[in-house]
Amino acid sequence: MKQLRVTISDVAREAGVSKATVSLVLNGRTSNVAISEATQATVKAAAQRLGYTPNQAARALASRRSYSITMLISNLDNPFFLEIASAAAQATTPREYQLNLVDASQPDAKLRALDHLRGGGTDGLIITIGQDSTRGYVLDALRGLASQGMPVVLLLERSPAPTIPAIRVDNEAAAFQITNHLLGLGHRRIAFLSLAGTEDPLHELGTPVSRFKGYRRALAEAGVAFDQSWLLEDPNPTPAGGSALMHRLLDRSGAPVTAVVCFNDLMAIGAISACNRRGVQVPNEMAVVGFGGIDMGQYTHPPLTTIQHPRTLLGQLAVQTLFDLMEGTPLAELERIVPTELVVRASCGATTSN
Amino acid sequence: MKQLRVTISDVAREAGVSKATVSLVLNGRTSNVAISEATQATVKAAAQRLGYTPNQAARALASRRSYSITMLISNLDNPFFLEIASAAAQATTPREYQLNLVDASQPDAKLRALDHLRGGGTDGLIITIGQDSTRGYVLDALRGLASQGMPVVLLLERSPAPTIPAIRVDNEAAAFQITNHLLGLGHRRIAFLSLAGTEDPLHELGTPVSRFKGYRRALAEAGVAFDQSWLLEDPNPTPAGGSALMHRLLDRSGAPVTAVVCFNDLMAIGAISACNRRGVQVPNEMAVVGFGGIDMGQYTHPPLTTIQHPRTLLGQLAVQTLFDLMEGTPLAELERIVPTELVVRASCGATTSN
DNA sequence: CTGAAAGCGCTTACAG
DNA sequence: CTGAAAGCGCTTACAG
Repeated sequence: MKQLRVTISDVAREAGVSKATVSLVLNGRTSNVAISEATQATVKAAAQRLGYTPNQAARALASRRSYSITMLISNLDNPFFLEIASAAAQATTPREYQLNLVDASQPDAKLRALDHLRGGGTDGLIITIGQDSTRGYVLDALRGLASQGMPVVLLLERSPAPTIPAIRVDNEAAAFQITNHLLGLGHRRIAFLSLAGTEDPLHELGTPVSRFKGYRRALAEAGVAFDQSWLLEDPNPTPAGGSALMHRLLDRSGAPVTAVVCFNDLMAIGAISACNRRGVQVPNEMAVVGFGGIDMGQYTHPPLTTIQHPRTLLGQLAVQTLFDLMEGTPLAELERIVPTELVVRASCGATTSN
Repeated sequence: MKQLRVTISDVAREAGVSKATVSLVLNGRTSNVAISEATQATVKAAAQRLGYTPNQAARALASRRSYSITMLISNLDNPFFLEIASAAAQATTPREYQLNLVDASQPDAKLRALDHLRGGGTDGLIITIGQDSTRGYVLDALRGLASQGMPVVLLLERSPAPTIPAIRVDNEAAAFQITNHLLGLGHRRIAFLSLAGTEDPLHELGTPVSRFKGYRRALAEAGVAFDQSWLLEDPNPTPAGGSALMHRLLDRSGAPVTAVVCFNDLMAIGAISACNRRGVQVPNEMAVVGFGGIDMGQYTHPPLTTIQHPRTLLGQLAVQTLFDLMEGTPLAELERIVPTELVVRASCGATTSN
């Protein structure tokens, strides 16, 4: 079925030079090694004529680099991570590397990806899988890899080991800011729609906990006593999850909540949708805010107030940091914290238009 | 920086057997070759003790398989493609393969991915890059690959060559169906919000053209004369694109359109958002429908009527077909057309709730 | 300015 | 039931 593949030997023969020369020319190592223009042209022409494509495996085995990096993503269905991945892909293209995205929603896939790195199948790993990366067997595996000098960068979680740099945001401060914004608008009964396990001590370094803490601190500083019934949790950080929680909230009798801080934009979109379906006016009867700043937040009704994450910067920094690690450049800092921004749209009630 | 890697020789020495035996045991080739239980246990224990991970490049070079497949995606920001990719990832995990997603939004990245396949860096390719795959240099490259027996499956476009199977839907029929649905609700002035280049003969086999044709046919069969001003085009199949087109439509004076068929759900979401912002009631003053059936369509206000694509099936079939190709199984058919379904929600006006 | 040779770490017939 | 050996197709010092 397959044709005879054309190898570097074929090109060498065709061009009348050695394999070494072909390799040097085709890899552009001609500045340090100096090969005549004529020879270069001959080699390139021969390669072109034969339709030569280097065998990746052979190249990787000999050079000990795969010329690919991998980004592990917790869930391909979450646009927030993919908007960052898109930026990372843009940042990778100018280098002669390929960025591979791998879905980590299944445990098998996570472990396989780590083995892939250990086996040299990829030269570096950007991990964007949420709090799974900061506990359990994944954490153990990560520490093991890092101690062997494998380049691993963590995105959007805290650094779990002194050899694993992290690019992240200050979730506590951001949650404080957006909750404070709601308090400033006069809200006093503010719920927090979160991911299941927010109060689990096991997750104490995770994103949901940090956001919850910031929310709690804002309430406290405003002199508002937190009511345990204000924390609602769903296992899915999705519109479906947010919608379910909002329905639960609206079903409740008793002193009504007037605003909700959602764990992320997707949950906020679900929450807004639930209000719309039940005829609850957003923001007048219920203010809703999210986290992330995904594009879709501009198109909800009303548009979503959120904590905008610098997605392009996050993607670029992750790639940049990974290459620094791969090249052995000393890291300026273990954790790089990038700034977020409160973007006020109509869903919080601070503005009527937009 | 890197430690000495443990190789198969180390394991062989540790276990007191040959490299061949280690390879056989670790790859589970023990049924055909018969190796004693005792030896197997010894080998496995040794590998475990040493923390052995096979070198991917060496394995690939010797076995001529990379144990990875690649899915090229036109744009990581489009949830429609990623929901399918997610299904493809699920379908790949049970096999001992890794599915790599590659962003093809940049031309360089497309070509690089094709070279990667040619160079054996991946064993097969699922292409989901829209009409780019059915014309121009990409098409030439695809044909070249296919003629060399490289496994390539096209997703959601027509098969561009007799050796490249396609998994797709009947866009013409689906567009006919949804347009007909609007006609049945009494609409007579129905616009089509599309991608730039819909009428370009170069794209004649592409998805936008097929959908446009189905829309035209529905109008014709209902005795409605198409008005050229009803075709509006934007280069971006995004909420921003759909929003821009809806604003353009609403800015127009003259006999108003009462419904729009959008090229995809994202554009429809943008269109609905534009209506909401301008106080135009959806669906009463403007009915809006989309294509695709992305999750987000359930959370717009009002929820989106659309042509649901069987995303799980599409992902599974793409993976299945690719493995068939890789294993040399004869294909039942060059094009596999999977059924779509009209999902009626509130944005078309056929139902008030939901 | 370019070539010959070793070697990367596996898998795969082939023996026995 | 298991081992010795060739070979996959490159890159990389090392010579000259």
